[in-house]
Amino acid sequence: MTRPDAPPGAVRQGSLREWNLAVVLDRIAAADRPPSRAELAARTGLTRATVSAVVEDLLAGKLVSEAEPTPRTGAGRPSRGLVLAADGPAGLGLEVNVDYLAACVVDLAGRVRHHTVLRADLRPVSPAEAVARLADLAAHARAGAAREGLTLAGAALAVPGLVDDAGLVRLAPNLGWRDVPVPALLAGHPPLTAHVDGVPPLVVDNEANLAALGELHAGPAGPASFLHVSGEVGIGAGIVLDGSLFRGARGWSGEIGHVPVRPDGRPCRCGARGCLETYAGQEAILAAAGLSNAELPADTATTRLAELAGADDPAALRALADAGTALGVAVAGVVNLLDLDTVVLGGGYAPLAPWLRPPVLAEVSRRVLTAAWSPVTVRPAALGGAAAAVGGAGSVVRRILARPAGWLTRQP
Amino acid sequence: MTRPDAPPGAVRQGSLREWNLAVVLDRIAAADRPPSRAELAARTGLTRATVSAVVEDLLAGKLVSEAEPTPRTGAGRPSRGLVLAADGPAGLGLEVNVDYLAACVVDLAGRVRHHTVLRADLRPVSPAEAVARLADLAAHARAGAAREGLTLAGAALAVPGLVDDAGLVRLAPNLGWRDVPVPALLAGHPPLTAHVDGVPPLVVDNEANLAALGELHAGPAGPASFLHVSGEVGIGAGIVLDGSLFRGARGWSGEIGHVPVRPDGRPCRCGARGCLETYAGQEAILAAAGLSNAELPADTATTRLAELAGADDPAALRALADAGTALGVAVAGVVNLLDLDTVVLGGGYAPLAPWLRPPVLAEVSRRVLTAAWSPVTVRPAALGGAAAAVGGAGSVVRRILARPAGWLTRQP
DNA sequence: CGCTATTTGTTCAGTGGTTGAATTATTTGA
DNA sequence: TCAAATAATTCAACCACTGAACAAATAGCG
Repeated sequence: MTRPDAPPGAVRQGSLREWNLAVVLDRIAAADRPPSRAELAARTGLTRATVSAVVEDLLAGKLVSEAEPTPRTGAGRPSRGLVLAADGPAGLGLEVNVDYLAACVVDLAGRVRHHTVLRADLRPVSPAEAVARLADLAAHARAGAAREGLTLAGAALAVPGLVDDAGLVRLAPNLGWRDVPVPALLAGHPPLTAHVDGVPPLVVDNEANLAALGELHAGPAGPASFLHVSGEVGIGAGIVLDGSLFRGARGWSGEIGHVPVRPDGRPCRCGARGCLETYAGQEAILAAAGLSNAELPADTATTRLAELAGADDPAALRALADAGTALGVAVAGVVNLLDLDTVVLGGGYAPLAPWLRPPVLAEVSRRVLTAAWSPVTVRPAALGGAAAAVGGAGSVVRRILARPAGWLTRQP
Repeated sequence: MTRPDAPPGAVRQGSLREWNLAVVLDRIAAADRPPSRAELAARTGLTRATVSAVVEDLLAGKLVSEAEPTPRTGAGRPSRGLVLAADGPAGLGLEVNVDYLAACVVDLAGRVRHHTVLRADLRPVSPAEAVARLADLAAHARAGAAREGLTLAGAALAVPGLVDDAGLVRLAPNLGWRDVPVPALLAGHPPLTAHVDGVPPLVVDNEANLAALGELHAGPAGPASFLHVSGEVGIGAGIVLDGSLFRGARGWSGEIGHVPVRPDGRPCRCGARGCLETYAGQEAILAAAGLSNAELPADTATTRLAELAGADDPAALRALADAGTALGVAVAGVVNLLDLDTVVLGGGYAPLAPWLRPPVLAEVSRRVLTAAWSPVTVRPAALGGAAAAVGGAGSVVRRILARPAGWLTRQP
């Protein structure tokens, strides 16, 4: 969100146009039906003349296009509706997870135009090999995008672990990665594009963060504040405040898996005791339900668990209730602290939501002070598997929408 | 931070100047010695011509003034340093708490120019009576400000409870207030000023929030992210992210007192079990230390406790260690989630920090995943009692610094 | 079918605010 | 005393927005 070049805060002459490009584009994106220039003028407070000029720039840069003429609506010259371009820039989303690789392409309007998931157990595979396979998948997606007339403007890679600013994966415990320099490993493979607007062509980010972003644009429109809890082998949370992802001082926010829920409870891999992960992590739930997880890939096991619960298996129900309670305790703490109105159960939790939701809700309404005034919504994620890939791709286009001038100036 | 008038996002011609006023003023405020116009130009990226014009506006509006000529530094025409005006607008900070009332005046530069604390047990007093006494204190502060040539630009009132946007105190349990319309009660008393820039003359806010803001500008300069924990009868937290206060979706963030630390533990007033407040609230600590708190005002009791601990009284030490551990568990959860690098112990915790800090630090370093890479600082608050009043007054001037145009246009 | 009312989108002179270069102001050092 | 150096101001040029007039395209009505 900062501008790398130009002294921060400096407002030159051209900043005005830069800003208004973003404002107008944002209104086009947020509208429920293609707005005319006149409507945009009314909504933004700019004059029609200015809007026309701004729109001309956006049309020239292939960020928006004119919609098909709509059926007559009344007297007067008919308006020409404006929509986000379906053949403009697009974002590439990539994901490495424990048991799959994924790639997808999302266009400016947020539509998923290409999506590939490759199931494979990545734990025994070296980081270099995993990245190489990912590059293949990316090349495939790239070709798909080209066939649809889309230009890839950047890529985001989701990894289940801690990532630093430079894209170095500091620690991804469930993949067994430590200090893996992903961008460097990708350097040998066909590059994406040059830097756009100071952002490198590939951004590496935490899987939970990007999944939360995916939820943001799959869910109801408009800025929202919510907590997206992603239950995989570890538990990650993405925090969306007022429509934008909160990353923390160093970009390592969201480690809800190690929030203490029972300070003297079960020992955790991290060295502490009573972390949420030891009560509501996939391994813990499966073990409590009597499913030894070593034999099955994680997602198969989750499906199996949902089946058992659906058949009213007592052990499964018990395991889910306990996990839900632990999760509810942690979530209640978060909501008390951040005053969020929505909690989304994502990742591995999504298919288990029917059983997890009631205990989570119970803890939250018991423990959240403000729940009496305004209730907290707990709902399953709208996006299915590989939400992080979609969210990552979405974050690329979101960046362009937020600062179209940066993209326009890169155009030949 | 939103603009009530004008369609949101619209950028008119004058916004440029408006913005640059803020940029230049911000640089003057942030500089460590009075910067010249030329320096400002270099740092902002604007031309000297523009800076001169902007500075002229700021001088005319009494927001900045020219510093005394400094001793010669080298060849060339000597520069005239610019400083924030010492006789411009100022903020009035007010605080109602369980055992005191406070008022203070903070000038643009952040200096406390007036400060009064009135000790009194406010619990048996009706809200209307409490507000009346507060109005007296405010009038006194107002006169003090006038004597120093300051103009009050607005006021902020800190209350230990939940406050809504309109200034209605929904619930202040320790004062025994419920649905108290403070601005309406103050209406009979001499008003402050008219609305400035769409903000009402008196803003009511949570005590913990404002105390955190006080810490923000008393602490090291520059944007920071930290958690300010304020241990009074209840426990409140102010969350500062990147130099600005995080208020949550409805403005009710920071209820750390009801974060669960022992889900099946002691019953809490709020109806739940195991809330932090029941382990690290003032009543809990004093009871554990063998001080029956009913007899003493809270702050006297805290002083007494510090004395006992200083004399190595075993019960006191034990009580503080336990409270610190509970606090550490809650704080560890927060830090895991938000990735903050600093935790400030404020309010009633500040004098107890020597004993609370070690157990808090121990829990945090045990339980925070990223503590290994970058340690978390735990320190006592820099500001003493009535920090919230100072923070509130500071928030008023901060608002002016952030949007000077709003103030300038209100000038006669 | 032609006329008017109506709404959209464009054109154009006017204006506010920034730019960049030239100019003036004020000091140090040779 | 004069050149060098740095600070601040002045001024024509320019960019982007404004407001009003104008052109374009349609519906409704006689």
